[in-house]
Amino acid sequence: MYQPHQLRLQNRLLRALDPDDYRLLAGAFEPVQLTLGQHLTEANQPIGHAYFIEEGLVSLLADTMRPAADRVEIGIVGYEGMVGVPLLLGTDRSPHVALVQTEGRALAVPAPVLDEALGMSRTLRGALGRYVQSLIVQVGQTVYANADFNIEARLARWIVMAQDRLGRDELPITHEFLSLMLGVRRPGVTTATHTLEGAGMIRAQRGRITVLDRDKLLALAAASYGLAEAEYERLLKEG
Amino acid sequence: MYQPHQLRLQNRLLRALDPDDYRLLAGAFEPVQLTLGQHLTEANQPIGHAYFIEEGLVSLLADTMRPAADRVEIGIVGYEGMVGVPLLLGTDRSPHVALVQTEGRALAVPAPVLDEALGMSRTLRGALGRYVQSLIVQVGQTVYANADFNIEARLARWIVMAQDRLGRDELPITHEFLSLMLGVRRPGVTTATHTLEGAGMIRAQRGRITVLDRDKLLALAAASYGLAEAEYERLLKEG
DNA sequence: ATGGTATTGTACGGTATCGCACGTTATATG
DNA sequence: CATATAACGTGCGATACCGTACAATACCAT
Repeated sequence: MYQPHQLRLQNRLLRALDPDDYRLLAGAFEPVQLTLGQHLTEANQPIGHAYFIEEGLVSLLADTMRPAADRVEIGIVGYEGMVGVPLLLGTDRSPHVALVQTEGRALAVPAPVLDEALGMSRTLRGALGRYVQSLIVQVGQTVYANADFNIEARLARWIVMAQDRLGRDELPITHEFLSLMLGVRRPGVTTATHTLEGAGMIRAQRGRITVLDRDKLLALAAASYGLAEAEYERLLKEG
Repeated sequence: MYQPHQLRLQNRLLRALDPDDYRLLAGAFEPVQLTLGQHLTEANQPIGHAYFIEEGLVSLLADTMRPAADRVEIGIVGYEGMVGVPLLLGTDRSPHVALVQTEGRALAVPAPVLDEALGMSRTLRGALGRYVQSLIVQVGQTVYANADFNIEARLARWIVMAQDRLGRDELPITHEFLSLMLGVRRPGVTTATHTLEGAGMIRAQRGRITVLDRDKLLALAAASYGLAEAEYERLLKEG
């Protein structure tokens, strides 16, 4: 059995749990590696585990029941969150896909264990429910970003969000993937990347983007960034 | 006290509740009128009541902490749903605004009553949680629609969604408002409206759009419509 | 070292949508 | 009935982004 001390974990949700609530889950932790391209959940298939991310980056994609290529990213999850939100909401599946963007680690909790724990603890429901709330805000901000901001601003937003959720400055990501994330052409990402690099915001290498000047990125992303993140921090403290 | 029989209500969530769960809420119902332009909830202000919509249409807007005009619609709610989702998720506020688009009626439930009822009933948590899930999918589809579909398709999507949630063919809505909903210029709505009218899909009058041929609208909206609605129906039956 | 493959760079015509400005028409108000 | 006002219609140059195509480069595997 793997039952690490709560405060040795990276996952911010687990760290913030009431110790009693933590114990309800910790006994069932299954540490798993997250490998690039892995699907943690499939569209409309039973979700067997919730995944509390310890390290790495996971994209939530709308499946859209269409040719593969026009899936769009609706949210991202890192060590601040979890995958498997439908399990918190009384169902075992959703039409979304959870795709590992950057390899890492997670603690998996079997759905029945989570379910029982939720039934026993109001505070656990609150803590994880508030995470759902922050995720809704994040998806809402993505709607806003796609409606009112150009590619460069959205790229800046994505980079900063990924930096937050990955906890480091080096983001392993290709233009191809970014074009999917942002819902734009791949060459559009290339030129936008050049602009950001020319402005000293990032350094771009093959398959990697490194944040050089976060403040400048924030200025470019402007109001497309920040609201969801502020809401997350507020909600985490509310517990 | 106003405590109507469950099956005399319009609201689909309330109708689908387990009768025991219904009773937990029904004693506290406060019938309210929804008037055009009214804010049911304000950004970052305490949410005093949940509103189960009986009639009318409510838009959820991302507040975006910016000049008034660039708020964007992230979701809509009619008699199939409720306003006040954060109350289900362990918090009393959110950075979104709930704006009445079409006048109607709702049953308001004080937050403390809802909270207590949720604490007492796992099935109630499940039923309302599944609505949250359907709302997440709806917002996700809005991301997808804005990313991959032109104004005409998005207009068709919005019209059909509004028709669903209002339960009638006549939609009282101005181009000005639609431009806000779709995140586009107001004249862009005007010309798109003409296209749809020319194709016999709708009839447009001042401040009113009437659905004439829903099937054609569905064909135009294509994959931007349907996923969230299918998910809603699936989840409602799961209870 | 070499060839193959994934990734990135560049180009170019086409178009959806924008921003802005100003008519025009319908409905409400006195 | 007259007038105001809200809503809708139209025009036009600008531009961000698209679709497509292809070239160049970095990395990987044999």
